[in-house]
Amino acid sequence: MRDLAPIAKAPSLVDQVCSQLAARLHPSVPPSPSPHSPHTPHSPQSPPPSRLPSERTLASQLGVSRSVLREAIKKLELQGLLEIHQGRGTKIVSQLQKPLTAALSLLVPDPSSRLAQLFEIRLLLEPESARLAALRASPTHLQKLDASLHALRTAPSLEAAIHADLDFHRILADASGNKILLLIIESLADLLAASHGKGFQSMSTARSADMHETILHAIRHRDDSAAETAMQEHLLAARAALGLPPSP
Amino acid sequence: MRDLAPIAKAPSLVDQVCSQLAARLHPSVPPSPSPHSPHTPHSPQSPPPSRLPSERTLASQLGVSRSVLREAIKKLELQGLLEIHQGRGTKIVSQLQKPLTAALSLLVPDPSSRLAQLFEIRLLLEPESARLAALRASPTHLQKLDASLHALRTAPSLEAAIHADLDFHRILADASGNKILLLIIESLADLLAASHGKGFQSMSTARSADMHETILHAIRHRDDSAAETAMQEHLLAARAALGLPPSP
DNA sequence: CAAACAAAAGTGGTCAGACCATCATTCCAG
DNA sequence: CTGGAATGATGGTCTGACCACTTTTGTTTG
Repeated sequence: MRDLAPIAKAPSLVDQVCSQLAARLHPSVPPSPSPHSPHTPHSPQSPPPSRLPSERTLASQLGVSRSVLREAIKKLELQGLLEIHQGRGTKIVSQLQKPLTAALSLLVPDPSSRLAQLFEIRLLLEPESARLAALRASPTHLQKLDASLHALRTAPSLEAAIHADLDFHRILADASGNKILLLIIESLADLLAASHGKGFQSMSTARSADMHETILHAIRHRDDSAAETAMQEHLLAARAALGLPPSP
Repeated sequence: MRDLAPIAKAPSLVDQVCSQLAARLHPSVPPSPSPHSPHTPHSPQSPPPSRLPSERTLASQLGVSRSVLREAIKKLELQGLLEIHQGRGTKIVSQLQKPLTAALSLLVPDPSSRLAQLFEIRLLLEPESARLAALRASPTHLQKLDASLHALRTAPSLEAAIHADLDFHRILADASGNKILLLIIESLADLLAASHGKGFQSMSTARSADMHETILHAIRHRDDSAAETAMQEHLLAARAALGLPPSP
């Protein structure tokens, strides 16, 4: 009868395993080139330990049954931290936007109205994303943006062009420094990509690249206001090209 | 060799069960009084069938093992469609913002910087939410907003005040008509609520209620511009009261 | 009779071991 | 050297049992 004040209920076994696994996952992903990097110095050809041991192995390591370990892994997969492939093992990834993407697909099943609502949100978030990027973008970000722009101009296929296009927006959101903003925009990008190739035409690659260049130019010169405006115009043009109605 | 064009892989059993359950969830209320209805015809007082049969029952109904059924249920729980309670059964709910909330908690573990980024996003989304609400709010929405305002003014405790406050914002987002906007704002509200009571002080209830009233007044008069501005000022004041830095 | 306690039933949580489906590798025949 | 057939490894599914928690029920007790 010692502990009565804290109504802390013991977390379920699955949750405990989840926490342990999550703790083992995070420290491996972040790009922290700390001088340590002491782990796994024995494997000369597995750059990122981006794979999880087999279920049976992990289960016995953690001292739980395979059922529990499986449920924990499934949970982490739903959260976008793992990718399970039958026969191939479980990879460690970092796609936290996946849960949001799934929820939005479920929330607005109709692709057309989903696209319309998507652009309403993009028009709110991305101009600010561009503005913040103009203020905060690092040299690395500028370099990546340039590479993305080049990839868009030289895209060999429509699919590649779409990928490069959305990548530009992702890098921009990353440069904004707001991680929540990044996550939401990444999710919107996922949904956009899923909508393409389903009868939805986008604007020409060349025109899109031009607008990206305008945005990038503004960011290079730290002109946050111009970047914001350019992004807004870009999105308005993209929405119009999709045949979607303007905002009220 | 018939189907070769669509590389549609057969979905796993768990996914199939997920789909079946999801289909059974949405139209949970709708009139599907199939002539069968063999189960529990003896309970005359269970108004909403907001509960799922037991795992063993469901598993045999769907013709799958309990393991598969469990994994499917867990998946739906993570998506915010179910709530599992040991010994009490599984309830049907609809909280699609839960996955996003979880992802954001994981993405920005530090409550302080999370709150800062949260307000950056709120300042982008909620003024537009208020603007759209001014254009689209139905009489029912106005009524709910009024009730929420009254609840805020007469809140007996700080906790109740916070709940009423966030509820106002939720109703507003609902009135905006953009479901994606609603989902994101609901998630932000969840995180806000979780942050309160952890050393974070908010502005006084009376002042908050006054600002809500200003917003509601603008919405009643369909003055979208005024509603947008009032919401922006409300959020700026709330952020300042929290001691957070202004946007760059 | 009513309230309090104890037993029973129902629920999700965990475990163990087995077998199936899919993928990667290895190895042998050509 | 190439191709495909065995082999191994991995995740997917099944079964049945037992544990932990909650609700209901039934009895006991005041």
